[in-house]
Amino acid sequence: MKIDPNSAADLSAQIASAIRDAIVDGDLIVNQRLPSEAELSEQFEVSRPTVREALKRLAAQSLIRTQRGATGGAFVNKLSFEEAYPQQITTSTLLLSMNAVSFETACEARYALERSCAPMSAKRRSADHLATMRAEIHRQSQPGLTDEAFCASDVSFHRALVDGAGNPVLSYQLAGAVEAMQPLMNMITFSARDRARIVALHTDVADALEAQDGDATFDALTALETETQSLANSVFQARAEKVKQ
Amino acid sequence: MKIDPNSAADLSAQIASAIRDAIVDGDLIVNQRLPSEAELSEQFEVSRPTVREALKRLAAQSLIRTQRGATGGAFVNKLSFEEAYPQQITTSTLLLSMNAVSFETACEARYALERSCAPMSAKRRSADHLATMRAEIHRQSQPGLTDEAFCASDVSFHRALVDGAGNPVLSYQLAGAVEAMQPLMNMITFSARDRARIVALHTDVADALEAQDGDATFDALTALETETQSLANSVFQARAEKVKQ
DNA sequence: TGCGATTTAAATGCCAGACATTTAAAGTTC
DNA sequence: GAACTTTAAATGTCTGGCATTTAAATCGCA
Repeated sequence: MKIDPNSAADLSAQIASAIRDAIVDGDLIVNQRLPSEAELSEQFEVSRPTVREALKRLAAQSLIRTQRGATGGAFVNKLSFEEAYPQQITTSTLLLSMNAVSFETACEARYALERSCAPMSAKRRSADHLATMRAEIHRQSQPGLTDEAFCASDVSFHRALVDGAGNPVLSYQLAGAVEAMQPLMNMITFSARDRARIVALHTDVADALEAQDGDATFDALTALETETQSLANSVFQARAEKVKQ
Repeated sequence: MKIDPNSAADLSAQIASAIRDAIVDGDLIVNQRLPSEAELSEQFEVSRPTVREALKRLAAQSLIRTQRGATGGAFVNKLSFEEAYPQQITTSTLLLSMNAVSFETACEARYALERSCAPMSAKRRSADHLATMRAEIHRQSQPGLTDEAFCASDVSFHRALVDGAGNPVLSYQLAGAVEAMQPLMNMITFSARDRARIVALHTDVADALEAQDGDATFDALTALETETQSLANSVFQARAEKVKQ
């Protein structure tokens, strides 16, 4: 592993990149200990702070973990789905907010992805997943609920649907799409009538899953998407009218 | 923004976390300049190297960028889809390899997600997307192609399909699922007959998209999944037999 | 001999201070 | 007024050191 001291890039970025490549290529395997910071600084011919900056970059991506003490050091981290979730969600959320992605686009993506879980979730959902969904539906029908709490419950409902498919890869990929919608949904105020409609559609989804009917689940999700989009449209339109006056 | 010097976590991790929260919450907006490293070290009451380690963590997540020089400093970065892609792919790839996700699970997720693009891609795919897919199909029929090049072309084909849906959120979310499959696909050797079958199925997909027929696209993808799974099964089974002997 | 307490050493975490380099703006000269 | 020079502010890097954590080695004692 060598680096180019004359490159435009920071030394710490180059070192991080070299080690990252080694991990991705399998040259460094899970739980393997990296050389100590002192040894790395000798190998790369840089100072220890520079090595440390590189290691912090890798730690920020959960590629390594560090332990202090006699047998301590930096170890290649076994990246778990649990660890990757929050990162995925943060990134997705920022992508939506910083790139001014429209509600329509985000919503379309979200429901398209969720529909892809429908057949599997209908087949495999456990009683637990179903119970979670019913519980969230019940919470959503409580009158005193704030809009934020309503949206949070909505996210939990949909996460249960996705997890019901029993495919960790799907759950991971969809986490971003589902959770990142929450800030967008929070921009909407839900009237009692709106909530009632959504609760009814959620019930349709849960019923279809309970009956293990993939096609019905698919259709119920489509109906839910249509409702969500038209709800958002009317809210945004009303807001636009108000600005004109 | 305050940190707790007695916490178990590293100071640099705490500082990074505080700044990250400020960005996610919108307290720091895109292109806003953070205080200089010297100022940050005063604010947080730590040394400059510690602040720098924190900033490198954030840079590793593309949340900030730094500029040298007189008007330089650290700026909140506008996270773009282009920047987020490679990270998403690296993470997905490592998740699959480190968690020993089965070919079956990854393949199922990938095709479920791709099918979710089918209706939109059929409606909206540009001539460019279609041309890319045809070109990749042509490459895949070349006799001298290595297995790796065949798989790489496969990835390009599927990416064109996904991008054809014209929804950046979908493209981003699916990038991981599609690209991360490549190392798994690379474990398979494709006979001439296997390749011919895959090329035929790819052609079915392209034809369906050309006809803007969402349902046919959906079905062609399902057929492709079935073929891929059975191909993988026979390869892995043959390999297992060989070990026994 | 065996077990508990102590010491030791290796590693990361953190700091102070300094110098190098880059870059834009301010100043200077013609 | 335009081209050149100077300046200052900021990040990038290095040296050296001390603090803290932790496991292993050592020692003392029964």
